[in-house]
Amino acid sequence: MANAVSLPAWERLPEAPPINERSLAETLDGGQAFRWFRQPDGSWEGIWERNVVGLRLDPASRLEYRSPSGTPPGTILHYLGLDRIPGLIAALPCQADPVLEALCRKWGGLSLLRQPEGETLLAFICSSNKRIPQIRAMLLNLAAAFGEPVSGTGLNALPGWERLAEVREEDLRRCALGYRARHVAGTAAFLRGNPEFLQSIQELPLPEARVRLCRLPGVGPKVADCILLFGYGKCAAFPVDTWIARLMVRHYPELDGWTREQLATFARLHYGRAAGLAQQWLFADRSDPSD
DNA sequence: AGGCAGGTGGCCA
DNA sequence: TGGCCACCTGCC
Repeated sequence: MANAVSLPAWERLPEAPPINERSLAETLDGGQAFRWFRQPDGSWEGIWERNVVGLRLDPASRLEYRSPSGTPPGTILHYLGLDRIPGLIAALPCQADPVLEALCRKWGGLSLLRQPEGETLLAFICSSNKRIPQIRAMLLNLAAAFGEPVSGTGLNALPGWERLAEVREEDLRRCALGYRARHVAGTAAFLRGNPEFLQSIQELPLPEARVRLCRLPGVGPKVADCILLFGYGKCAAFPVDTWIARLMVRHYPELDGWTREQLATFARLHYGRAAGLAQQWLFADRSDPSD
């Protein structure tokens, strides 16, 4: 009887542009977010804050949703971020750059999510030296151990930073965080003493925001850029990880030997204010055998 | 069985 | 600045 949970019916997500299955999968589960789960029927179930949402495509590639947490469609649309993609594509120099042009044809459908800042910070502190499945596992552990259940969904929300500040580092380690436990504990303590910190990042220009985020333990340039891009909607942010560095050298051989910071500078100058979308296209292409 | 992974922090030239 | 290494954990 306890498992007889009744889900709302699927409905069209109003005003959502069409998206193909591959772009949807890459958007939800390609390394921007780590809290979307593929269901046996092929649909997706995801959670951010206390929003639990199911997503799937109808035969005409239109998005359908259902939300046991009662999250309204407008909130879901905002989270998905599809509305800003055409403007970002228009800002990229696709005509001038054949590499971008090809990537756009292939990955132009994927989106840049608008995720909650605090959760994005937690996820990317956990991401260092880890593959996507391991990051997912760490967050699942944290939610199970310290997060609150979202009633009627069977899922736990992630603990907020106030809650994390109460948790001992040793107990964070039990969530398989490894040395990242020290970073999470340190960041939680810092945020408890600086409650305006996360809020203050939003209004800062990108370079200042980046430097400021790097004051948090466990946050370096790469993680800071991920938080700015996926959490603060700063689409000019261009995280350079080992994958992106490799891929950039492959696509632009003259960049061979450049440091991460130099690659980030090149990206800012070459791609401009929508550099973050170009980064997602490059990353989405990481496991293409034809590369 | 060791190395490496979507990095960061600390230390040294 | 630029380079090197330790660091938890899990998987090939």
